Amino acid sequence: MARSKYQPTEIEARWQARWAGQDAYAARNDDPRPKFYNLVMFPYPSGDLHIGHWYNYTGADIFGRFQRMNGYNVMQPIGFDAFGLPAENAAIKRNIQPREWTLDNIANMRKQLGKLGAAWDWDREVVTCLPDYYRWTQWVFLQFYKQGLAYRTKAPANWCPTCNTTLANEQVVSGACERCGTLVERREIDQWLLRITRYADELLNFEGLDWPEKTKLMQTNWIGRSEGAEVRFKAIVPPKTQTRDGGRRSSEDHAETIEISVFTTRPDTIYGVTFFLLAPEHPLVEKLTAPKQRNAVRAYIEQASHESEIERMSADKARPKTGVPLGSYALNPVSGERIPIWIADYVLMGYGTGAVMGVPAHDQRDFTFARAFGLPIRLVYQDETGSLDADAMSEAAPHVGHVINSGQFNGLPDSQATVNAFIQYIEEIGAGKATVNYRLRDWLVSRQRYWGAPIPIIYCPEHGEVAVPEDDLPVRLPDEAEFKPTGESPLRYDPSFLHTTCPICGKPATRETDTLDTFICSSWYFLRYADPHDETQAWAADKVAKWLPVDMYIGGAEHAVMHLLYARFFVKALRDMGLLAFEEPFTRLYHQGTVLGPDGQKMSKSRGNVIAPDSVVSRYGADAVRAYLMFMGPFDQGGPWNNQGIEGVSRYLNRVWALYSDYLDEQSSGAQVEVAAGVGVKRLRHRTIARVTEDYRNLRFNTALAALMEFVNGLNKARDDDKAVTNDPRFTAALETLALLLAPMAPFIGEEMWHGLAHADSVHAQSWPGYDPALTVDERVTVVVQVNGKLRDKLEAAPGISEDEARELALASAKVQAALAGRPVRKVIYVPGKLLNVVG
RNA sequence: GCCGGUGUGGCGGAAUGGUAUACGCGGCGGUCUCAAAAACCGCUCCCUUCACUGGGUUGUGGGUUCGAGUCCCACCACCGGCACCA
Repeated sequence: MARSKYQPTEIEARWQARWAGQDAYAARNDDPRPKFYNLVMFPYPSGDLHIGHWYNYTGADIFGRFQRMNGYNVMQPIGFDAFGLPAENAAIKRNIQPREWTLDNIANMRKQLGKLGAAWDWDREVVTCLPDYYRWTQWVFLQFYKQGLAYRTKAPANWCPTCNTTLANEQVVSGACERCGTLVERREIDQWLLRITRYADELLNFEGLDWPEKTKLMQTNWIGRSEGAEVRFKAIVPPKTQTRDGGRRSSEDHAETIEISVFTTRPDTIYGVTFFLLAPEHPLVEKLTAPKQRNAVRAYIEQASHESEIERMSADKARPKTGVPLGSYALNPVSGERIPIWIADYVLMGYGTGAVMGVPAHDQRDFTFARAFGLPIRLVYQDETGSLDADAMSEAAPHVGHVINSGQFNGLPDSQATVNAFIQYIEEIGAGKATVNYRLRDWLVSRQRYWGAPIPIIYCPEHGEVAVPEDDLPVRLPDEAEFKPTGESPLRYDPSFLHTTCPICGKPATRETDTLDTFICSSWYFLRYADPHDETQAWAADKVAKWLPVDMYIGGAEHAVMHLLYARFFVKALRDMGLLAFEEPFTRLYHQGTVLGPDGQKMSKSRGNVIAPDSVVSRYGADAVRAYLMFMGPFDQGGPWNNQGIEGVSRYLNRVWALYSDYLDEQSSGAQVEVAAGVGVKRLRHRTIARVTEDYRNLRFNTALAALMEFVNGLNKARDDDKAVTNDPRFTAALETLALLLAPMAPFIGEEMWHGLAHADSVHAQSWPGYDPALTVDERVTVVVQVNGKLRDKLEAAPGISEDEARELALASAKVQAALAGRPVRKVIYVPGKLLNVVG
């Protein structure tokens, strides 16, 4: 009989239609089995599902299907993170409304997501740009507002003076506006922020989370907790007009002083302070600038306003330290010494207090700065040999020896106890206190843009800032907007949006026209999936309690810090409001790697190395594309796409099909009978189940497929060795197992085979196969014999061979004796059943 | 620059501190065929050798260990993030 041909397109279309009709993957709230919330990071609707989405979602779907077969009630939702900048760019470029563009893209991507063969629960779909979703985004914002976790203040934004508009960082190309090339500046404007810093300490705790170590480390470093002291320096305010002696002697005794706090992790070096630095944006700069320095200071501030923070933080030697003296002075609170005040761009307003005490001898950046401007360097630590010399140093000495030049503290060692002694003294003299500082800053959520969720706030001439009453939500985004280069949200030019009445007094008022950062939408979407159609509330407590927290969350490592930190913050804040009863949103987290182009480079249209999923799927089928993606390498590493690689995986599926269809042919002509070769088939089957189970559980899909390939190779070999084995029930069992093990990775061929092997129900509804550990080990083992760690011989033995037996056999070996060359055996190391190392 | 990660045959990669190179791709040889493709079988890290054998090899240089791709230190290269792309 002629072997039937593997036709993925036909098989896949057929099962696709069947599954859809049966609503096979809708998760039911009343299902008694244990729940498993299997989540992927939802896509931005850019218009096309790219191969990276396929990679992410295939791995997640395999895991979800695996868990379903392991007896879980799996919820695997999908949706779209649909607000954001690209829609506005498209609107301007193609003269199409963001809403229309986004909804068209979503319609297309729904189709593409369907082809993947993933077990999506479409009934739970969430689209963040629709009013029935963003209504609740606004509601969540109002809850934060009520708790004082949302507030409005001046905050910096990139500003293009030519386009009269704020710019996203992405729109700033090497300091200039991407559209017109004008140098971008930083401007302070009124914006909304969320007080994530209130949760800084709690966010450092990752207890109970099965997350990659590197992600926890990155978040920890991002939060950047450091202990130290806040120390108050007095600054002498220079006279407003220039006097002949610079305003110093005549007025200093009566001069006005103001206090400026610095944060330092090294209060123990306070006697070594030789200058005082302010960030160029520091609010006291103007007041502390002497008249003769005014022009230089203004010019420097202007220059610094064009620099990015990354540039400013750079400690690159090729980038010289810059700064300008204000012409005024500060007083060291411990020594009373007068030190000059400068502004320097390496001091950031967003970190600490925006002011730094300069200790050049023991801080590298301060050292470089002092050398650049000829400022004095004073050692307050000396090493044991007394070799440090302030004039001869080529770099700072951050940790060394013992304290000098510091009065009563001289002689103390470089230690935490010494730091504490200084803090205690600073507290005693009332100059400051021990404090904890975080690198983490509050989250700026205002966007001066149209395509986002409007911030539900009204400004009343009489009552000021007023929250929109919850019953009035959603504050609807107009369907259309005009994009003018005015620097303000297009909403400001839509009178029907802008003008409203005050909820308190009913008099005319205006709406906030900034919209919310899209990260807000993605900070709670996983809650909405639990209760997606609720028109009366953001979520029902019992439904969220049923499904949350997320059991497995798979998405890119590029979200390791911001999105994942924001979502954790949301859950903790909502918990404190009594709206959630759990601590952390994502119990287990996994980052898939990146799929690169065939040239090993990141895929991009300009490089012409983009692989379009639709075209490879129509050629090889979704099963082959899924399996190849997973076979490419470790799931968390990604790798380059290889056109020959997918050919190889496609050939494998053809071999699976050939094995299966030949078997069906041969079965029809033979009666079931056990033959000797069946024993090996049985062992191979058990070993394969063990390997694949372990691999799927740990998302090691590449080695799972390697095991499945070896399985098929082994079955073909067994059949070549003894044709009759196909009539052995153990061979039938092996083929059924093959269908079950393949089902998560290649759901269509798995289903087709399962049905072909005379089963009426879906392979995806079966229980995951078990195995007998005793049958997964070999009947004979190879014990490797080494001499001084080098391989010299191998012994074939029973698995339980003892050390004495192995040692005797090894020493009898001529190869071992030759390697020993007559030296006595000094030591023998034995790893049972595996290795014997003779040390001589 | 700072934070995090990665580096193994011609290529993608495998390897609880214990036989480095599983599995797949490519290449070479063969079977089948008038021929080719497909499919199937065999070989394939490097040097030495007709062969047996011996030696070498996991980015570079050191170290720990009976034994290191794996652990530690330094360096090099590449990738992700750096707060308004998402």
